[in-house]
Amino acid sequence: MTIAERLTWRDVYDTIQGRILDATYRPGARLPRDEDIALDLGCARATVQRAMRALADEGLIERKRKGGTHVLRLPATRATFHIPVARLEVEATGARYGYQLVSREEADAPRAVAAALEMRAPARMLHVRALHLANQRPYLFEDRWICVETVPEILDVDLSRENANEWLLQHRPYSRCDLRFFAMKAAADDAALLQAEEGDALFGIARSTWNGSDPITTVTALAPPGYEMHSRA
Amino acid sequence: MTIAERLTWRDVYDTIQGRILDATYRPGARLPRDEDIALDLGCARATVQRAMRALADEGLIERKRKGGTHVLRLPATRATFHIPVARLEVEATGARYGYQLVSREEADAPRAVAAALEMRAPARMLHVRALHLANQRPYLFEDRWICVETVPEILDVDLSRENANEWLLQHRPYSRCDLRFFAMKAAADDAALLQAEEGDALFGIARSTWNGSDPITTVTALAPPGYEMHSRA
DNA sequence: AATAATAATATGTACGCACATAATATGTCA
DNA sequence: TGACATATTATGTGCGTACATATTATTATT
Repeated sequence: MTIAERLTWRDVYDTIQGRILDATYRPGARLPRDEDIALDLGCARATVQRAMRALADEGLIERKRKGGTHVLRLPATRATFHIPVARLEVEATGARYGYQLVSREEADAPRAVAAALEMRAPARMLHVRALHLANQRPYLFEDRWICVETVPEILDVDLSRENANEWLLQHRPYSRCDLRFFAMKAAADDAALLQAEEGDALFGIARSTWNGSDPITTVTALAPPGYEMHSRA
Repeated sequence: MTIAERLTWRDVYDTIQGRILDATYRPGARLPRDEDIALDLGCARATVQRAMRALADEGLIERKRKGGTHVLRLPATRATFHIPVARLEVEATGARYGYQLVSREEADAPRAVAAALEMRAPARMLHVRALHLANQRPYLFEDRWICVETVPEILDVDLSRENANEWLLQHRPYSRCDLRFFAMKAAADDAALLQAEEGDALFGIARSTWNGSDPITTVTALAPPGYEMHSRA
């Protein structure tokens, strides 16, 4: 005699996902009400709700109050990228991490920087350029502007020894982050720092962060040819 | 006299996030048990659990059974990118979308393609190259290999009229997706198709999809100079 | 026939309880 | 002291209920 096992929300998730993948529920189709699925599978509505929310988060289905649940017609590929701290990324490959400050100076924010941080008035900032190295070779070159008004302590940090990115992450958590990936031809000075050729195709990552509406920092990082950004889902 | 309002999990979320942002809970610090937070704020443990899971999903905290909840030391930037269907992306900008088949032929999978799809034996595939246009101008050039064994119907689709990407999404949902972003120097033929200069820095997106362990397709898309990939969180 | 008020309905959320699970801490024994 | 079994504990999950909320469908009104 079989014991009645309880279904976990994961079981329900797999069942529904399976029905979408094998086209029992086709793109655009409406799924039964949570309550009916619960009755059908033999579990509580809350369990179905948990599974459905996960499926919705992953972009497979769309839910609307009263409107019901539908399979998305064009499941937008939704990829989550983990932008690692350079040091950890390097160390994960087994290489020796190195850091080198290239320049550091206080200056007023250029228009482009102010725009990237959505600042009204131009403000006093700290401009830092630095190289991250893997086994002595350039791994990432970052050009960073830090808002002195939001993070005054940064002026007292010895950025020739400490990496601005990690210092900020540990001392100034952010509530919002804008991210941009792009490709760029290497200018002469970028190429020199990255030991690449002028005109090489570089991978660029631009990031701006805020705490509430206070701008923290904006940084553009360039990687030498061959760099790739991965994600698997 | 004030009415006792019920807290929503979102309220709890905001409270805890606030405490992390204002350093009440510092990086690495251990948070109180869910039950104590619930008692403290005046709600059910389930409500705290819901908020905590959201915070954990967003990469702010880490939870371990018995180990408790900790603020992450280095909050890895976690960005979710929506890789849109080219047509929708173009139409969203208000431009007219166009599609043009460049080539289509059956062939055995080259080693690199078989590797990208983690296939053991080389298999028969359909090789399709096509251009996505915005206002008649090249927007994205895709070079795609489709596994005929997994998707035999693709041979009967008129790919000069229908876009392979959208057809596949609508008829072959995938359960797994590998994604790669990179920068590349434009070769002569790529440049010609994209109306760019040879040597220009192109943004590349490579994607492979499977249903279960069955390979569906692998595609490399190249965008002309200026293309950017965005995300905001 | 168009518009506004109203009812109906599927999903979303809060709560309290019981129990499952995975770590960690503790204790036992060699 | 070290290895292994055992207890402890914080998070994770399932259930049933009640109610909230957002939309859609219906009806009443002009």
